[in-house]
Amino acid sequence: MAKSKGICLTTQEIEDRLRAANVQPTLQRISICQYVLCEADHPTAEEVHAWAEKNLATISLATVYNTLKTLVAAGLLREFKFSHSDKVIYDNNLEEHSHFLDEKSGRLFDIHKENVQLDLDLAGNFKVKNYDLLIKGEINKSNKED
Amino acid sequence: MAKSKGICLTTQEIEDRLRAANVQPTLQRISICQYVLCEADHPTAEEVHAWAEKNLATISLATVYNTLKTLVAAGLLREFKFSHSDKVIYDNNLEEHSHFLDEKSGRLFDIHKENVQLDLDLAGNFKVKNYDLLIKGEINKSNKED
DNA sequence: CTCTCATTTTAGAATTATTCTAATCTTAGA
DNA sequence: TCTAAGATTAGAATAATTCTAAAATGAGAG
Repeated sequence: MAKSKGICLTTQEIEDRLRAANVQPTLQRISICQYVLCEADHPTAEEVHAWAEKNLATISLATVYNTLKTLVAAGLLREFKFSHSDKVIYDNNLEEHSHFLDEKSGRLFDIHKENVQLDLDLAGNFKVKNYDLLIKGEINKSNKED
Repeated sequence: MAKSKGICLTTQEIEDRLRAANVQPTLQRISICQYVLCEADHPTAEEVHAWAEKNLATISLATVYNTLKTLVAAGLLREFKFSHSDKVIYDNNLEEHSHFLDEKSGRLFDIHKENVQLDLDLAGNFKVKNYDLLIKGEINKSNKED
């Protein structure tokens, strides 16, 4: 949904979003937002750091982690951890959704809530709040976005 | 299904299972099986190690990891990793199933395949093989097994 | 403007779960 | 009873992430 290439948010828009979320818009944070909110597709902290090193004179790994954590806490970004990898991945899709893992490429795809119907038949004392779903398989045709 | 308390398998039965799976039945492996195949409920490697230290004169952490890996490779045990924890958990339920996480206690419950109906409406090029599902919520009444 | 104090950033150390290494011990079978 | 393959071990190594404490930055008061 918020996934597209190129400039999906101007620097000004990012600053506004940060301020609206009570996050001081520093150079590092704005840059990282440019990547994680627009360009990136389910990046890991490592990938964010690699990108940031190319796009900023200097950035420390700690700042990358700090910033990602801040963005998640501010509700501007979500984090997921799946069983196929040890790394946390970040997702700018703030809606409730699931994921599809293409086991060939290792790539993740967002699966919209509307396309998933889950019916549970659990004992009455199980009160369900939400769920994490990772669908695994393969993608046949070329469905690339980048 | 294979979850019960006390002796669900005799030493002899464990030895037979190990041999049938082409796993040399050593003292350490038999002991660990006693725990992970019978007594334990979704243990972590750490918990297996703690139990093993109480029940064996000596056991190294490396052996615990080696043994768990061996059992998983032999198809006698399954391993899962969920987003709420950094640790791998082991499960003696070999059937296809999902899990419920009681967020109050942190405890996991197996959810049988029959109680989960998942309908996906994905584009034709998405070929689904299987899925990982963690249902999160709370358990109200006392539903303890131990 | 500029001073000050809270906030951010930073490099590197620490932590946690797990895997690796290489030496030693066991054991099944010739 | 020997031997070689396999198992166990202590401790080092790894990988992702978090912590620490010092240095840099920035927003607002005056």
